[in-house]
Amino acid sequence: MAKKPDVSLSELQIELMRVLWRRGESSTTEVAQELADTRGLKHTTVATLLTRLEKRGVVALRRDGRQLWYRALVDEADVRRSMVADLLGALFAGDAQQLVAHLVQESEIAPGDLAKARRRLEKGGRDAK
Amino acid sequence: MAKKPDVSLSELQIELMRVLWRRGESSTTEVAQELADTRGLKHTTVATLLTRLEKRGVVALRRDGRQLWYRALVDEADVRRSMVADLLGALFAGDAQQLVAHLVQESEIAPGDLAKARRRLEKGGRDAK
DNA sequence: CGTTGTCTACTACAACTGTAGTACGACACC
DNA sequence: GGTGTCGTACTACAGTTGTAGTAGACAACG
Repeated sequence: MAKKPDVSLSELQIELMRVLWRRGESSTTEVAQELADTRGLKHTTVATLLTRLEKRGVVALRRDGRQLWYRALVDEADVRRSMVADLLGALFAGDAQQLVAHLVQESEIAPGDLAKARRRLEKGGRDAK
Repeated sequence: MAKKPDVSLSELQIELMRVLWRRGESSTTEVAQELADTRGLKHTTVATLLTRLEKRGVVALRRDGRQLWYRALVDEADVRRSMVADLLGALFAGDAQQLVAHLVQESEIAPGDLAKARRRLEKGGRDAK
């Protein structure tokens, strides 16, 4: 079982991935178009970024004529897992309860919402969307 | 009210800071000693790292004879705030409840512990250590 | 004093990131 | 068929990070 080891991505890289997650396999042009709109990035910049992600193995490349099509090889949950674990390790001694405490103390979330989240999760289990 | 804007640090930088947080103002040698033990870093490496942190404004420098003494200008809570907020923004649409849900789903924390954390926090308020 | 050791300052260098320009090949349109 | 257009490939370059070597200043020992 070869796993997705380290999928720590920068904010920008995540935004690229988000496009692929949303649209599924997409051509450079399609991704570039979105990033041009949202961030004013040039087509070539996005192409470079995609190439690098492919080199890193987080997206797959398919060639169709002149066009390159990219498909995500990791999903958002993978990235979340990886990056949350990193943060937990670096700043909370790996203890998720401390992170929750932090969220409450910093008013990122109200104590009552914890109960709410718990209820939702205990009941729904999978897929509480 | 000039605030601590962006205090996103790498794992290694955090480890440096952790030494300063624990010991208070420390000389390069003292910090280097700890990092040599825990990570096998050379004295000069640590010196370079400290210099850069000073340049970035996260530590203060005091000169005493030949020695340099460093003191943290941000505390761990600052760094946590900053980095958790970044993660939240990049991967959870800024929604802490989603992060909590993630923690539970990924078994980083048990649902029951949410209730525990909540009780602890609601009662103790500040400083539940 | 001269030799040694200790610290800091400066330089180096590779990897990764953000950003993009240029060159080149294929296509489409007159 | 020539000419512009489009997309990819390659190159570039500055900033950050991890890692450390070297040189120079000063102190300490004998």
